Amino acid sequence: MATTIARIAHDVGMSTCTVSRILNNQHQQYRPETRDKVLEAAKRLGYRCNAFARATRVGRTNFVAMLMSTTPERSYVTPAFLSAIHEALYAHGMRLTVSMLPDNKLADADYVPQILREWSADGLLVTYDHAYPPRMVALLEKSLTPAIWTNTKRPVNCVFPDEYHAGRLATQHLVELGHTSIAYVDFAHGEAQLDQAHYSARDRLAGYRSAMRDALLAPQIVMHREVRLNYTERTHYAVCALARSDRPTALVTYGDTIALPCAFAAAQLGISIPDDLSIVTIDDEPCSRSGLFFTTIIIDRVEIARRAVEHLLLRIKAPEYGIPSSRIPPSVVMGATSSRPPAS
Amino acid sequence: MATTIARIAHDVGMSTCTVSRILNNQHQQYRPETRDKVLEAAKRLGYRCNAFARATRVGRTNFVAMLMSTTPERSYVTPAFLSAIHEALYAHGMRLTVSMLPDNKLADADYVPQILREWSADGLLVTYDHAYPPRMVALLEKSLTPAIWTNTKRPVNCVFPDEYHAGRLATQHLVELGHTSIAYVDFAHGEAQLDQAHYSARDRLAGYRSAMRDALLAPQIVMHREVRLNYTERTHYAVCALARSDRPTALVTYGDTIALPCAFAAAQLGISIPDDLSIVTIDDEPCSRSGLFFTTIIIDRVEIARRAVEHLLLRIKAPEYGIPSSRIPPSVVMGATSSRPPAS
DNA sequence: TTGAAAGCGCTAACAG
DNA sequence: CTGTTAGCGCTTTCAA
Repeated sequence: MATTIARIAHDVGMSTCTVSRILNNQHQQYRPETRDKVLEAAKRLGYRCNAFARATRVGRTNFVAMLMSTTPERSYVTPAFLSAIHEALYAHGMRLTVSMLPDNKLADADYVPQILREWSADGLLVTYDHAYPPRMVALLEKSLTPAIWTNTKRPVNCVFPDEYHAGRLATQHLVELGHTSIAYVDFAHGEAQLDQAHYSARDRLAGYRSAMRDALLAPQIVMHREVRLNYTERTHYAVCALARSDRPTALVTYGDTIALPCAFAAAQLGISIPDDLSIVTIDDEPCSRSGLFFTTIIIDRVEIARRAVEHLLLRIKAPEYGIPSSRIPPSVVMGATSSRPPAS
Repeated sequence: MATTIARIAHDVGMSTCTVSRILNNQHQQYRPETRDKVLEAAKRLGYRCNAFARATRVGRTNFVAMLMSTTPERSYVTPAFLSAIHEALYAHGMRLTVSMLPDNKLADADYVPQILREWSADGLLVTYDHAYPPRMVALLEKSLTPAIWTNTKRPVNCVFPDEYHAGRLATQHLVELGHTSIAYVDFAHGEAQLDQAHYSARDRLAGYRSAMRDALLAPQIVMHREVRLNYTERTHYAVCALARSDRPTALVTYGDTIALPCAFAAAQLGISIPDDLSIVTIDDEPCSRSGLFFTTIIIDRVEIARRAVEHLLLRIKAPEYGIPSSRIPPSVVMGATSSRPPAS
């Protein structure tokens, strides 16, 4: 049987409320001896506060639930993001719980996920990126638990990265280096399904387009029509694209999973990076897995996490108010994959 | 104010316990009309059971806490692993909470982490891989909350992959293909610090050694003495190792982060995979990021997760008993990076 | 400086 | 079939 406050009270011959107060750092009002006796007993008996009982009494759980999809593509949660969320919550004395909703069930008209059927968190951190059924938004709103969304574009109660700006930055960087033949490469999304994809697929491309327009350059888009390519295909197509004599001198890639096959293709073709070909990619951190340290436009997930928690705590305090969404700006990290275009 | 059971009871003119019973699926014993009235009112009022109040009453939280390090290297938690843990818990009506312990504080002789200062989970899933202070083990044991460790080798209450067997399997696969010059490559661990590293670094190597011995072949170890190499260095060294005329015809790599630079180096040198060089790697899933689909010895994290949860639930039921550890066997996935050695 | 008493929302004996 | 009553472990008025 776990040690309770009553046990301690009995042990030191005081009332439970005295013990409670002292254990909750209100010992200013007590005699030092009393205080010490209580503290000593608590330690000796290995007392651990029952967080759940306290929560019932106080009316707040001090838990925040992270809502994510069982499909990893729909819920982009990296260890770094998880860690940042945890840290931000911890700093406010709050705890994190994780809830994954099965995508297939979400479509059912009368399915209500566990986390919304009970009351077990003060707030919700929603990490559904895209392709979430409208029903879900409605369900969440009806649940009355304050929520903040991340990594998706919503006008209110949301924190998301400025992907458009990321696309622009990548392109501008290459323009400033003197490149005039810059292609945008995305093998992860089919061109025809762009509107069902995560908004970053559209916005990074749009940012590229706008920067090219500003520089009076012709855009070159390397994408496939229908399909998301698997990795073997990506290298294959990258080889095709780079084997041509009129190949671009620089690439903006949607992300590391595009940049890597491109770099690999370049290596196979004897094209040297960055001398013959520059690559700028957009991702969470500078990718160096292939041995190349890519010039990268950084999407700052840690900042997103911090901001989301900050907003959520505000909402928990005053659930009746919505909070205008935050757009997190990207930043540039110079790597070893971009330089001026080849002389000829 | 959230709807409570009392509110419903008042609404339908019944007692709270009737409502509670019906809501907890014990409605066999009630008149269908009563049942329907209660269910209807619950739905109408948007009733959500207060999980914390229930927990206080029942004496079980139905929460399991995952204990991890803030340093990602010390706590290998992939999204797939997280998801598998969640799923296994969910199947038993349990919820997951995440707790990260700051590594620097763990060394302090009288620091006790939040999760152990309160009582807020029925059990602990410890994902500390290696380099955890002995104090931590003691703390956990003292806390009386049943725990299961993962991905580390402990004699009891632990679930971990058979890394030795993984190293053997990788090597045997290449031996069976006819290779006689097989090197083991690990740029992620310095040879001199092997004993402080995660046990997989030692065991994969030992497995390789033992398989080579069985095949009467001479082992070739490509590792650095002191340091863990960064990715740029990895490619550099891979190039050095592969540029020699007496280079091996096959590599067993510690993981994808070694295999990728090796493949990249091979591409730069014009060495074709798998015709001139075979690579077998050991990792969670077949790596194909570079466009190559690697032959991989799979460490099944999902199975580890399942087993760990299973063991933990047993321990929660009977905390006084320890459970003998489980060793999870690896499996082979044939990819496109291994074939018979070149003819000459 | 301390304690009595009430009550958070829920469940579980026990009684009828 | 349904209700009464007690109580989980904690906090918080209010009174002394």
